[in-house]
Amino acid sequence: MAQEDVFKKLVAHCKEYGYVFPSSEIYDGLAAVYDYGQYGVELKNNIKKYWWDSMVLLHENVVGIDSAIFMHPTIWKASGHVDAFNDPLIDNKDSKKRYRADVLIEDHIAKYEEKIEKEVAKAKKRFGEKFDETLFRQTNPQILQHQQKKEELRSRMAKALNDNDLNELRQIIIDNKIVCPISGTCNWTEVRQFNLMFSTEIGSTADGASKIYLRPETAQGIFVNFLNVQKTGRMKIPFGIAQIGKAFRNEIVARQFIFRMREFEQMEMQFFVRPGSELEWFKKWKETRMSWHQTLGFGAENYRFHDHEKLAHYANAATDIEFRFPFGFKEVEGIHSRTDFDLKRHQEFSGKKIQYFDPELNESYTPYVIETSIGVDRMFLQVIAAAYQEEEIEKEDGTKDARVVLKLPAALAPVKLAVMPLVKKDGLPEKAEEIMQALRLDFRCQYDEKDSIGKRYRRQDAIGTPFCITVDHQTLEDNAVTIRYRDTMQQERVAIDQLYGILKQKTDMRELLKQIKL
RNA sequence: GCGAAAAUAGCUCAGUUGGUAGAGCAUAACCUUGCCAAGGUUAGGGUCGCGGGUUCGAGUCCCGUUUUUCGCUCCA
Repeated sequence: MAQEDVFKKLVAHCKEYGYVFPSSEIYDGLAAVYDYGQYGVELKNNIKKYWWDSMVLLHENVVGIDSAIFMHPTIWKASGHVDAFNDPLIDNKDSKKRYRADVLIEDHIAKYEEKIEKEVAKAKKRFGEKFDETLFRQTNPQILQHQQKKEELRSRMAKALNDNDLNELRQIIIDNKIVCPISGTCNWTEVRQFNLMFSTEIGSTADGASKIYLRPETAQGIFVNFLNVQKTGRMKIPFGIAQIGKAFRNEIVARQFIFRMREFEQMEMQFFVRPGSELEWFKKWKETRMSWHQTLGFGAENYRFHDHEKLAHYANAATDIEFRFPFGFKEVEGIHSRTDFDLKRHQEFSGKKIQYFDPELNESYTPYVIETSIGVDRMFLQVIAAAYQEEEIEKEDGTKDARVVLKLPAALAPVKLAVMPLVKKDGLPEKAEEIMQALRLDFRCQYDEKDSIGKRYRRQDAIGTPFCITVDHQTLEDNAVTIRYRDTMQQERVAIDQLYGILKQKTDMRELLKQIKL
C-alpha cells in the first residue's frame, strides 16, 4: 500500500474514532486548524504528562513555568521575530519567483543612481581637471531629472511602507514598469504581507489600544523569566526551565494534517549552562531526548538525528530528532545550542542586567542555553502514526480477517480498559458494573454490553484500549474474569482482586520514566 | 500564493442523454446467539460543501467561492 494511502486512512481513522476533527467543520472548516476529540484530548494530555514528568520529576534542576501568551511587544523585537518575518512580498506570475516588494523598488531606485553616476563620469572624462562635479550635479538638467524621480520614488515608497499600503506598493511597481529580472515581465500578483506573527490589540478603546502579538514560540516566556525563576527558586547553573503551551504562526503553507498548523502546542525546555560547556550539554540532551522517544517502544530504527548544516543566527549547534512517518522522515523535536543570544538581547532591549553570579567561579556571566523543543501535535501524530496498524488475522475456521488496531503504549492510551459482560442478562451486567466502580477512579474505564463480544473487542482495538475485562457466568461463582490483551489478542483468567495490581503495573507512566536514560 | 484533482448519510461509495436522493457498513431500540466484527425486526440520519446562472425542471451543465489532497513555491 502506498504511503499516502496509509496517511489518508490515518486521518480518516482519527476523525471517525474521535481523535481529531477539522475545526469549525459545520461551517466548512477552517484551513489547517484542528480540534482534538474525546480520545484525542486524553492521548494529548498523556503525552504532555510523559514529557513534563520526564523533565521535572527526573531532573531536580529542571522546573516548570506557565507564561502568558500575550507578551510585551518589544520581546519580539529582541528575539528578532519582528524584523525577520514582516516583509511585503510579491510574486511574478511568469517566472513564479517571489520578491520583497520594497527590495524591487530599491533596486529600481538604484538604477537612477547608476544613470546619474554615468552622466557624471562622462562629463568628467570630457572636461578633465577643470570639471566642477558639485556644480555639475546641481545644474545638469538630466541629472536633476533623475534626481527628482529618484526622490519622488523614494518618498512614495516610504509613505506606502509607512502606511502599510500594499496596493500602493504594487502600483509603484506597475507605474515604474519594474520587471522581474528573470522573466522580464511585469505580470505581478498582489503584494502580500507575510507576517509570521498573529497580532491583535490590547486595550478596549480604539485610540487607547496597542498592537500585541500572539507568541510564535514559548521560548521567550522562559528567557524573560530567567531571573525570576533563578532567584526565587534559588537555582544554580546548570538548570532548566520547562514549559508547555500554545504558540501561533501564520504559516504561508500549513499542511499535512496536524503536522504543520497555525495554532500549535510546544513543549520546550531551556537549559542554562556555563559558557564553554554548552556543546557538552548539547550532546547530553541529544541523548536524553532520544532515549525519551525510544522508550515508547516504536522501534529505534524509526528515529534518527538530522544535524543542521546551516545554523540560525542565534545557534552554534542544532539537530532534529526525526521519526519515520508514513510520509517519510520528519522533524518531531529540535535541539539547539542557542548560545547567549536571547538573554543578551533581552538585556539590551530591556536595559535590565540579566546575568548569573557563579559562586564557584566567583564571577558573573550571561549563561549559554541549550533548548529542547518538541511540538505536541507532531508528537501526537507520531505516536498515532506509529500505533496505527492494519492486521490480517487467521480465524479458527482458517479464513482471513482484518482488524484495525492502535497499538498505543498503555501509559498513553486514552482508555485503559473496557469492562464487558459476556451477555447482558443473568446478572452479568451488574457484576461488570461492580468491577467498573472499583476501578474507575484509578483507570479510565469504558463499559460496553452491545453486540457480540468479538465486535466489542474490535471497537476497543480501534481506539487503542490495551485491556478488555470480560465477565462471564463463571465469574459469578469464582470471582475471576478474562483479561484480553489488545496487541496479542491473548486471554488470561485472573481473579478480580488482582486486576488493580496488574493494570497499575502495566499502565503506570512511572514504568516508562524509569527506562529513560539520563 | 500558483497549478491540478476532489467534495452526495458518521464511513465507503452508486446515482444513466438533466426529470422529486440510494446501497452496504456504522448508530439507536427490541428479540436471538454468546470469548474475537458483519443473525432477525424496526427506527433515526442528506436543502447532494456553499452562492449565483442556464432550464419548465440541476446531485448532474456553466461561473464564482470554501474546504481537502497532490505538485511547485515560501518558511524553519
